[in-house]
Amino acid sequence: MTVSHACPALPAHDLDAAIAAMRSRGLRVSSARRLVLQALLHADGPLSAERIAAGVEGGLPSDLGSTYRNLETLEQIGLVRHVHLGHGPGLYTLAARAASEYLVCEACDSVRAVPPRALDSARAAIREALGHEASFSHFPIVGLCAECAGEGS
Amino acid sequence: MTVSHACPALPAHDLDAAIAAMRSRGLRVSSARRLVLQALLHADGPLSAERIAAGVEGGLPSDLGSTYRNLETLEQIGLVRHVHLGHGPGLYTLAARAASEYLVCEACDSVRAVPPRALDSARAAIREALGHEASFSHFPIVGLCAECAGEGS
DNA sequence: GTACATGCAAACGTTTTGCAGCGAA
DNA sequence: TTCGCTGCAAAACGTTTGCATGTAC
Repeated sequence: MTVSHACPALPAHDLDAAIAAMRSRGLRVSSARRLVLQALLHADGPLSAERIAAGVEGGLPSDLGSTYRNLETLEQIGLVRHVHLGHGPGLYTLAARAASEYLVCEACDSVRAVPPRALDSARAAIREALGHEASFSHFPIVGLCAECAGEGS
Repeated sequence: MTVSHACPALPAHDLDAAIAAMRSRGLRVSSARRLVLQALLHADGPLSAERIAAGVEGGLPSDLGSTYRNLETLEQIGLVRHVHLGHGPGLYTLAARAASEYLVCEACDSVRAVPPRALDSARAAIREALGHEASFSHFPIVGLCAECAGEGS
């Protein structure tokens, strides 16, 4: 398996920055690609390819196959990432999104997005114990959320 | 999503114990189920349903659909668990397996199985920082293995 | 004998791919 | 004008399901 961030990240916080990043890599700026970026910019959480292909309100839908191809392309240049929060479809976000690591509760199915810094102490513990440099950006941390863990004890 | 260990675990270290556990739950002991258990007992790592259905050497193969049904049944009674180490098929192990949490390297694709205790300090760090009680048994911890992390710095 | 489990086959949801034509540069 | 990208369609992949038959109890 290969996980996001193949290239040095090209984070982009708005459409213009993202388009500039694409051009700098020699990629064409098509309307389908603009649609992908706009859907991700407007989203308040990770989106499936199907939702992205359906388009943001008012925008025309685009082909699902092309959407997958574009998401992969944008992931390769570091603009986009995808996560697997469960057994459903992969979910895509802009790589520049601040809260980009996820906690999933196996009791109540809640999903909590946290900024990477929140997990720095866990990363340090794993590094010390096993030498492994952990990133929680592709799979979530599954377990019991604060509420459900509290009830259990 | 629902993660393994739905019932209090019924760990089993050998075929007889597993069969006893099945009977105690009112499940029938068919040859297809024996095959699943034997494949998992002989395996030195997690196996895909396809590999399990193919049978251990010498054993007859069994139906893939039934194998999935049996794996689910055995997972429900706590005898089996499954993990997703990457984008491929789910991989199954006996729940009683000692090293049952996984570290995956995104650089060299290596997989390292560790005993749950090895991640206790990480669990503690996550509990303190976020109140979340983490279990790393369904998804691996992705990142850079000790070797690849060393090279990078 | 009676559930329950099996094998087979079809369908499912997600993702990938081949290809002819379109459109950004 | 060119080559990269698109839409469409088909297929691949892992997994689930329906149903008639077989078998553990």
